[in-house]
Amino acid sequence: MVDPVAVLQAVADPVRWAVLTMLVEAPRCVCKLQEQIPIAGNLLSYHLKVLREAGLVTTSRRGRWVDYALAHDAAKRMRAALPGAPVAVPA
Amino acid sequence: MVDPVAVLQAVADPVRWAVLTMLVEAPRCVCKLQEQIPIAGNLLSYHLKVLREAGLVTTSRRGRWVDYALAHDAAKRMRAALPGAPVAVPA
DNA sequence: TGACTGATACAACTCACGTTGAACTGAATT
DNA sequence: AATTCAGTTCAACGTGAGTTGTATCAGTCA
Repeated sequence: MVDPVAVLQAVADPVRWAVLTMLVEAPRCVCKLQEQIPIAGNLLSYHLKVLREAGLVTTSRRGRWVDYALAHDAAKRMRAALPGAPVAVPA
Repeated sequence: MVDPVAVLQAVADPVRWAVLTMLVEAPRCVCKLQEQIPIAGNLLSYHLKVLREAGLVTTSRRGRWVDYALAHDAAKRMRAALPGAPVAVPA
């Protein structure tokens, strides 16, 4: 389990917030993300790495392209990271 | 309306996260917060200022003491700041 | 008034984060 | 093999957020 603050720190950046917002709709390859977020490719790659390490996104290679998708529990973990969120209680 | 990322940036700090978590339960004066969060008083004051400017907390003076409380819409605004949250729809 | 307490404001410093540019990997094409 | 495309990694840099110390403000009591 990742520190709640660490999750929030990963989300609390304009670039990463934009990436997550795009991925909420559907998975996309890096090149599609880059069309919407006009920054250098390597910089985008850095932010994607931060999201990966926070466990918020997952990747899969498809030929030349790399697809990014929201982790299955990303939404839940972001909500759970907010102060006052009920402590994680397994069903 | 404040930028969603700005709200998250305010929350994404260990000290401020701890403060908010305490205020979720009940309002407290700065001195009570300080008992639980062992940092210099002026530093705590700085973080409280950040939370104030993000509109997440409100203050009221009571004699020598200043009480901090969660803003009435703080929880809602934090949830709404997460990527993928439904866009604000006024009632 | 003066001393004391709770809290805030200001200025200086430090270090981590975001940015940049170049080098590198892995896959497809010719 | 050589080239091109998609994406990552590395090293270096600069700025800004968090920290520290000092000064100041506001309120209470003697």
